[in-house]
Amino acid sequence: MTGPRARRRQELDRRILDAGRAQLAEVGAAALSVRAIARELGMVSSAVYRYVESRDELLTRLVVASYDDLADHVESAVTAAPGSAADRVRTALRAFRAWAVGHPAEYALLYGSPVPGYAAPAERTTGPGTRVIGLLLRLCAEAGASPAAPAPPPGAPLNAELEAIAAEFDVELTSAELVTATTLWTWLLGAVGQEVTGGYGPETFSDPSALFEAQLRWQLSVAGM
Amino acid sequence: MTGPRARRRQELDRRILDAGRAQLAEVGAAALSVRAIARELGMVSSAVYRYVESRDELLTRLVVASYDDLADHVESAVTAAPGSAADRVRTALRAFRAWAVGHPAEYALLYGSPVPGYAAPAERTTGPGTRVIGLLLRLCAEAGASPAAPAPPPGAPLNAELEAIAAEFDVELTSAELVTATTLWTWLLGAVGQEVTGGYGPETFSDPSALFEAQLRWQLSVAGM
DNA sequence: TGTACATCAGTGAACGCGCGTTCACTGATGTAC
DNA sequence: TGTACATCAGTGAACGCGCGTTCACTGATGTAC
Repeated sequence: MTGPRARRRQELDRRILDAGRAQLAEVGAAALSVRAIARELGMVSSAVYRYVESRDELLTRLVVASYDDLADHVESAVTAAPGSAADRVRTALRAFRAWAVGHPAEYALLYGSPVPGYAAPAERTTGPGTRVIGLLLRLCAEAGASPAAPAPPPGAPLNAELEAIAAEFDVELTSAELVTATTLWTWLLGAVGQEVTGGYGPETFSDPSALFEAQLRWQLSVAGM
Repeated sequence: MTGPRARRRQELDRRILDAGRAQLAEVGAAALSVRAIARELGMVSSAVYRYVESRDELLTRLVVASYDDLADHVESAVTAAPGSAADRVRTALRAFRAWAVGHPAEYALLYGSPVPGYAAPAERTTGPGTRVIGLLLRLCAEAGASPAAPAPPPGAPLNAELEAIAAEFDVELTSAELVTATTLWTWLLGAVGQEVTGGYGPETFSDPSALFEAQLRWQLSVAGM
């Protein structure tokens, strides 16, 4: 089953993804090119088509692999960390940031501006793409943060939609608590995005992680964690 | 001085920027092309070079114009709104979101992933680029939010850097208050970014502004506004 | 007011480049008897 | 164990495309006397 041929195939699948990641870092997702990857691998461009159907397919594989890599990283950090549920929330958020800082190009692919002309196929990306937010919601539910946000006005569609999210991820959180939790997520994406895309300018903060930590403490404390 | 020739020049400068904005919306900043703009204006591509030095120069003009447009929008909303300083913070944040939702492509140019191969010249973009955050900091200082975030550990470089920001924008805010204010800004960029780039998926929220409002109430209430 | 000249806007051809993708092909590697 | 055949990986040429930018040019529009 896994003869030398199959092994070599896997090996090349891997090397193509790696070269894709390198491309991503160098020129960004919009300029990702099959030919450049072939060049990096020392093959002729048409040879890559033995392994990848099209440029879009390659992008999709990179998206899925990156979501999984990120989620694996966060999950294993949480698993390895002792402490209360609130501590594990902290660990998860820090791990998320650390991965993003270490993989800025992949982070931009996942959470940055969409790649023009490319739409990720939902049936392949939503699964891996919701692993981290799912984990975060579960941890928030465990932490049982009490001083939650003011609830949305009763009867507003938002309430039902937030409850649908709770049901989808199978967590017990009121819609008010979900406002808190999604705010935490939103803040996280903002903080990490700013840092990764260099939004602060090169000289404002000597150690961006210190600002992240200060804001993190603040956000967690108001969320009762 | 402003003969018909000069007027026609201005007119075309404007039409080129408009066509650039349309391009931005259609294909994104990375694929912005002088030739496509020429096509849209019904001229030959080389003619555009009478008005624009290069593609990068065009991008810079779009960046500057967008920052100014956004800042004008937010400033005039704040000016037009009566109420307390806290009310005006609320107004500013809402106006920011409204502009972004109305100009998603320009928002992505300003706050999305950087355009590969292009670096905005700081001497032209930092001025317009800091107008909104400057306004926000001034409003926060006026609001004088008391229950501020826990201050960063004394002696940490972060304190000095936050104080440098306060000095730069000429506002009286302690470093603890600046943690609150920058968190608000970070949250704002996260919320707006998620909404504008479609991060929530198409079906999760029927009215994204309702989620924004709920999170906004929460963030402002914990900041004491 | 009329004419000569300078300035300017827009043209069209050309340069060299990189891209995605297809296709017929050649050797090498595996498989079946 | 040896041979015949099928499968497969990688080649090289070609397709049509769009891009940024330069350059010599032609008319039209303004300006100075």
